[in-house]
Amino acid sequence: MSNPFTAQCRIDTALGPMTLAATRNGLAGAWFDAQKHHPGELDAPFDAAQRWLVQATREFGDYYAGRRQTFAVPLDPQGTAFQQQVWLALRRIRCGELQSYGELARALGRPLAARAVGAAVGRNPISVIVPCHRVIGRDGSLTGYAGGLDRKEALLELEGSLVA
Amino acid sequence: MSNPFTAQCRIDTALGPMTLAATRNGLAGAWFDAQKHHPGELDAPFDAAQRWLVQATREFGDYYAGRRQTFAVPLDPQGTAFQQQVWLALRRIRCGELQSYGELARALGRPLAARAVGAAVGRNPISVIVPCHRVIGRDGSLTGYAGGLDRKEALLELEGSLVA
DNA sequence: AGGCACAGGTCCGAAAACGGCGAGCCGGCG
DNA sequence: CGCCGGCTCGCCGTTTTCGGACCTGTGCCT
Repeated sequence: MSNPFTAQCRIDTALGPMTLAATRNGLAGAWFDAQKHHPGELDAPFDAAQRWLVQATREFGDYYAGRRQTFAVPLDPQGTAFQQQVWLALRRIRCGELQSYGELARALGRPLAARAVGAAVGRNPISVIVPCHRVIGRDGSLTGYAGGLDRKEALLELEGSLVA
Repeated sequence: MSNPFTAQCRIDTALGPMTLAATRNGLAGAWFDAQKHHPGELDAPFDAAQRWLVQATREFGDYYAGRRQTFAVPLDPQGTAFQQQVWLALRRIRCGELQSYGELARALGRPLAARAVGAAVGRNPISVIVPCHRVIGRDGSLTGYAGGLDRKEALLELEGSLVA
């Protein structure tokens, strides 16, 4: 099968290597290695989309160095309408803040869809930049992270959201 | 969460400031500051219950001045059935008398429930008026007081129950 | 269409922990 | 001996904790 991405690259970060992918409209994916729902190997030709990768790489470096809290690179994640809603809502959670799956569901006007939100959050293609790591269980537990719970913990630690 | 009290006030006594609370049926609580099981801040509207506070305040003044040994203000403490039994039994201990937790348990028909009685006594919401300070250990030790052991000692001294 | 898998949340009952106790036992002391 | 202090253990209502049952919406698969 062909995929919608027109450019990709690999970078190294403080939490391990990542794969970046972009369409001509913006960054479309950022996955840790061995992450769930990883799209697999991409055979992408070099073209205009390449520039988003360059920009994303630089911003990742700034973020892990503590010099940046919000990302500016344009995003173009691929997913269903509902997933787009969820991912958009995710971007409204500021650095250092936390939100529960249920709160997120209510914010979307679907108060009973907490579990569906959880599924959509788990399918988020752009790790870190779309901050799915800022969503935790009602009782404060971390519950899960496609890239590995230890990374979720590390990210929240970096953002000052964890006491321990 | 809302609380069952409909009026409250604060008064000064010989043993320090206290918070009084009342329902429409009578006085429901009288706590020393920083006392265990204190219900916390109450946001109570002014209404009919207020009159019990006025009466309780006057009677407290008389008690500490040595002009009064029994209280007349109607009481309405909130608690489980067992706790109500215990608190009722407490009111039968006259000023100047002492009773042990075990005796209290036997008086209730639960000869083995001495420890449970102790727990209920400790949760007594109406200090001084419901005389939980008149209950001591079998061996004569004061054992404990939610408002502070020094206050328990002072109250018993005032009532002439202590030799020292 | 229908079935199934989930990065959730709520409710309810069982189980364990927690006390403002009291009786019994044991070793140390005069 | 006899008293005293410290320890252990059984007692019982309440509170807290824990785990399973059940409901829930969406996306993917038959």
